[in-house]
Amino acid sequence: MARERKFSNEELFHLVKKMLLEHGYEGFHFGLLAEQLDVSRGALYKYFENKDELITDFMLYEMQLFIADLAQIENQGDFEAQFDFLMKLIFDRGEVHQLITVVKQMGTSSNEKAKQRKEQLEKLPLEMYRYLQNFISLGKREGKLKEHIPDSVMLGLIFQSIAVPNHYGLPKSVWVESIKEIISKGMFAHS
Amino acid sequence: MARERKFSNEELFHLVKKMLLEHGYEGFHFGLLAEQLDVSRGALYKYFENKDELITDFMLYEMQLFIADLAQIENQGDFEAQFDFLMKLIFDRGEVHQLITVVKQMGTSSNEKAKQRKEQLEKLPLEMYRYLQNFISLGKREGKLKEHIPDSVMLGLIFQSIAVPNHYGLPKSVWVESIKEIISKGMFAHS
DNA sequence: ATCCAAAGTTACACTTGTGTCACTATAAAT
DNA sequence: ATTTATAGTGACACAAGTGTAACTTTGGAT
Repeated sequence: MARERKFSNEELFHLVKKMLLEHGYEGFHFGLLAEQLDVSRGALYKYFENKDELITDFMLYEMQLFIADLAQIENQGDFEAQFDFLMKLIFDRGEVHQLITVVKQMGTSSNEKAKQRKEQLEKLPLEMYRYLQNFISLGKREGKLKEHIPDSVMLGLIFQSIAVPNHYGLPKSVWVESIKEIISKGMFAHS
Repeated sequence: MARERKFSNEELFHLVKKMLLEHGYEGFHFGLLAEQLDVSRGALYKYFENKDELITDFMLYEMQLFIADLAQIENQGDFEAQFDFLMKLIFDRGEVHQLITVVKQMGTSSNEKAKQRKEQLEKLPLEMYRYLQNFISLGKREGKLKEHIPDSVMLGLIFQSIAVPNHYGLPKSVWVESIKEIISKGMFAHS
């Protein structure tokens, strides 16, 4: 009943992610995206009213994927297994954290719809944290995690660790295992 | 022998920092800066050929200040004192790490002078790391730090920790002390 | 007082991105 | 084959940022 589309939403969102990570919010624009999709710029306006709506749509899509993966944490058995799962997840899907910082760069939208979505979006990281509190609670209940350290600091540090630069090109396994060891047992000897 | 300047370099760099942190590399522009300095846009071109030169100049200035502070680490006595000093420094001057990510967003300059400075600039974080290796070496020599964890991972994690978000508005002291404890002794109980 | 060098202003030509709209193209239903 | 809904195009008017250069302002030196 209609013409065939030249690109899928997945393709589009994949490119959006790439560009946002490379150029940041202000460096992202329709012309570049259209070019890479091999489509005219005007076509994009068939699907998104403007840049802010495109980006919020993308972020919601991306976060939902991530949260869906994260949900698997509950099938991992005991606390140690959940810890390993979580660390693997955030190292495999590390862009999410960086993308969250992009949202903060979004200007105050004039558009009413975009404004609502942006508010919705800004709550997502906090929702994710809340989601993870089950994991932390389990750890504390099982006596595996220190009681006196606030949950939010633990989660914050875990998530932040994905952004640790690997300048010297250490093998990924060494790098990830080192970070896991520091987070769990610290970098001080015989503590 | 000349007219009085309407703004100092310090004022200018202070605003540049603020804007880069708020808007990122691509969101920074001369018009905004000129407005806040209460000066015409054209006047800025008296001091900087273009945006890239301004930003690289700023970054060199900023990094030099930071490195000057960092140099004090050698006067702090034993390893524990140096650790405390370093953590305090990066929590007080945390923007530096975020600014480094801005450099990565800088386009490949057409200008030859700017290109040279950018190369110089991209080496600075690595130089800083090298600077800090004395600290790590001391820790390992004194038997205070685990031998088997690579220096770069330890330093990376320490620096990255400043970006841990304090969403829930914990008192700064609680927040910083918690992070210090995790980094030094881990978040696992009775490890 | 007048000169002149550095500071600042303003207008101009250029470039890049935005959002819209009338238009054409195409696949499927009738 | 004709219709029709949706996909895509291209040109337009607009907005915002860039870099330049001729011009004015100002304050100390002569």
